[in-house]
Amino acid sequence: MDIYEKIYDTVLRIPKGRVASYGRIARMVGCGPRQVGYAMGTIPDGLEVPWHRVVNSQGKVSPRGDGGSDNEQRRRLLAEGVIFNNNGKIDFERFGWHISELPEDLSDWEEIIVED
DNA sequence: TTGTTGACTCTGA
DNA sequence: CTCAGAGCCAACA
Repeated sequence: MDIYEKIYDTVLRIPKGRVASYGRIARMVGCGPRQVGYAMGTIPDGLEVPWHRVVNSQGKVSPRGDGGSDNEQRRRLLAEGVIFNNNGKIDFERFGWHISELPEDLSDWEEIIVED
């Protein structure tokens, strides 16, 4: 299983209405944060990955400079009930993905355990 | 094989 | 809070 499959697999498990940082995903799958960002930008056709639930460590949507995929991300999060504060940041205390919410149907999750 | 390139992060000012 | 600078590491040219 290559690193990107792991990344997509992990992002797939972020519950609706919650977010996780690139760094958090990176630690779970064992790669650098930038690979997670790269992975989000190159999702294969046919794979439904909730990429919008991944934000940077500050709780903000990372600027992309490509027109509007970052606005699209904010739009999708809002639609799921995620709130942005006055600084355009998401409060991880309220919307951060906590590992305890993992679904039951996980196989091979031991590999990716974590909690800080 | 080497050099660049980021949807990143941490630390310090 | 914002802004650099250094570190990061797989993909790509």
